[in-house]
Amino acid sequence: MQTRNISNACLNRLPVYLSFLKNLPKGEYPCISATSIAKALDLGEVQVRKDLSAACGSGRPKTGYDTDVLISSLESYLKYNRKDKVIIVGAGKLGKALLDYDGFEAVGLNVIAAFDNDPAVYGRTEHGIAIKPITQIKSFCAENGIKIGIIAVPDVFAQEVCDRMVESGISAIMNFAPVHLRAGDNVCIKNENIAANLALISKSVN
Amino acid sequence: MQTRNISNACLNRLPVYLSFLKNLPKGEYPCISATSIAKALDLGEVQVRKDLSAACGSGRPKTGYDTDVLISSLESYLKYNRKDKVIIVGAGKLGKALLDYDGFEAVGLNVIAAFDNDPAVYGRTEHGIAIKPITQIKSFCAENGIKIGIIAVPDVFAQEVCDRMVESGISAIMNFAPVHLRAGDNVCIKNENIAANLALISKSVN
DNA sequence: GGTATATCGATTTTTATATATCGATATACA
DNA sequence: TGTATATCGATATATAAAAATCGATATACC
Repeated sequence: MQTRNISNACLNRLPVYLSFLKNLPKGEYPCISATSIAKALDLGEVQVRKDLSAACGSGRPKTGYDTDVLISSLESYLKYNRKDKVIIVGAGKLGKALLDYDGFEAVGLNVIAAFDNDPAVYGRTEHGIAIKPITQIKSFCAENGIKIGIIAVPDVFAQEVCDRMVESGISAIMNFAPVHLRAGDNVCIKNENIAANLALISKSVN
Repeated sequence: MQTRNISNACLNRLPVYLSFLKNLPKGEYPCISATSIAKALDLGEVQVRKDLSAACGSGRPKTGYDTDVLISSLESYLKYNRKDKVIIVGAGKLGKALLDYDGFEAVGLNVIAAFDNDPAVYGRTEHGIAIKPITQIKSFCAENGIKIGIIAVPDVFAQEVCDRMVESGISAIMNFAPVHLRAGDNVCIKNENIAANLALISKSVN
């Protein structure tokens, strides 16, 4: 992780700004002010300005930001234009769902293979993506320059898979198993626990 | 949202503690100290203590916490024992994947129905769960006392679905569409954007 | 039973984040 | 062309979270 001097919270808001801007009716807003973005997203206008100025240039008084420029600045800052390749380990329920998920493209990510340790599972193809035996992960990553991986295996295998990924040169991991993974400081790990997150918000209901 | 005086960041760590404790080898650790939890999860020991004391009772010097008691305290605090009913709106790729996902049970949530507006989709059953026409959502929620909903529809329909949910009495919503939803203050909304999250961590790779 | 020590809990300090206020600037409009 | 105003950027304040420090307690061990 680098690029400090931009807060983590801000980093998480940038995609929100971007998708908001992209969802604006085409051509209707050639320019947009930080104030109106803030209003639409229920945020403070100062915060929006600060966030945008951190990632992009600054807007112009009276008119605000040029919408198209702002969109491409954000996309470029978030690196949505790069087409990085991604692999998924674990082709069970969750893994297959992710193989079928079509949201990765829009953020410049391209899932090109999946891996599993079950002979009943690998060798097949899901939604046009080949499922390979886990033993091939290292050579595959080396050949294809893979840096990004998704862990979608049961809890007990997650650390093992993590180790294999790191050994294969992967340095950014999204982990769907509800366990804490250990890896070197140069590896960026993000844990996703959909069920736990849903349970948290559900606490609010009586 | 209530239960202030416990930080949001802490609330997000509690499930991590819980799954860590549950993954401990059975019977091997009748007691566990905040220090050792902290070490295992790469957190500060003070923070662990503070988090645990906020949610559960406090441990005892020299021995720490009774593992089983701690687990059930956390489960009860996080309300994992309640069996709340959940509905999903949108039975496309993501919706179906969520219908197939088996992680909700462990946190006390039970997906009992899905809704869609496409006649080609509703009327069928996916993984044992009926997909119903969206028009039935209000009566269904009323009959079954549904308070929790998941939005898995395309961007443009998300706000409309959100409104319908709120109108149907739902007050906790997990939203997978990358748009900002507006709802009353009594409605708790959590946005999940898997692709954007993956893109964020991918920024770290060179 | 006494003592050393690992652990806890409370208080303080530091850091990070969000909010509010102020002045400056460039644009729209008269 | 001049002025009013909406918008920006910077600085300062307030809040929230994390880290560090300190003293107290109960347990294990002698």
